[in-house]
Amino acid sequence: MRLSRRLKHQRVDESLSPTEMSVLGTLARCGSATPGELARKEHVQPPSMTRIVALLEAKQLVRLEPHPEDRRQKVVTQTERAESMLEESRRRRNAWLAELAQGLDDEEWAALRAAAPVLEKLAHL
Amino acid sequence: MRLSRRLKHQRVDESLSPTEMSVLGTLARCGSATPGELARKEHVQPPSMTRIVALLEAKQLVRLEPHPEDRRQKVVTQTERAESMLEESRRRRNAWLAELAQGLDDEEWAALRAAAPVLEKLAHL
DNA sequence: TATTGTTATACTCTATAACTATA
DNA sequence: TATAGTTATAGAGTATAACAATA
Repeated sequence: MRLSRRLKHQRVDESLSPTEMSVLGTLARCGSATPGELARKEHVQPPSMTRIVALLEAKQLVRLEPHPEDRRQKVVTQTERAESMLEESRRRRNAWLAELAQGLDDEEWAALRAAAPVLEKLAHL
Repeated sequence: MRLSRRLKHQRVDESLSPTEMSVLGTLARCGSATPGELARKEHVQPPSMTRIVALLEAKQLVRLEPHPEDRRQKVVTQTERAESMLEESRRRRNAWLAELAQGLDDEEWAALRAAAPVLEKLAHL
């Protein structure tokens, strides 16, 4: 929890919450999704996702379109603005990591790199 | 962030927040500390630590004593109740991990075990 | 005058319950 | 009747600003 709080502060974009970032990441991988799908993937309740999607739309990072087959649903898509923001995020994150890297040796970094995909898998299990 | 949300839900003790758990962990290692020291170690602002310590005291998990040399400060100490609670926590956490273990192979678990001390180090860097 | 801790207050993120619209 | 999404509301956790007591 200590580490996660520090990472929160070293946020790439101050204006985006961790979950908002995570939703953009999911959209980057999936192309598009409905709010319900996003809520399930992020392990968040539907009303929370409604709010998150509304915030992202206000920042012009996603677009909302009607679902082609089911008029109850909506389709959420990433905008170009979101893509370039993610690119900028990666740059800043790398800069922070480079700074932290001075405190770890090669073996320690290797341990983190090996664990990353396992954590990714756990998050989806 | 997805994983951390899931871990939050699989909390060992529903009545204790992640930061409260973390403070108890710190006290278990350090013996005792002032609220200010705890705030710095947990990377939380002093008013937040005031509230956390008050909650822990209400649950009889810590004791607050006057500082021997500086009458502005206080000394926070773990109670026996906290020790036995941490013990119970470990048991429950292990049960959950054992369940999750079915989804990972030996190599994947080894990767997590190797990364744990590095994350611990990063949290203190 | 600086530091430790507290009180008062507000903000962010999330949840549950109740509602609307469509299937 | 069931499902997708929303609105209204509440709660947890944290922060900043202003304050009290002590160094």
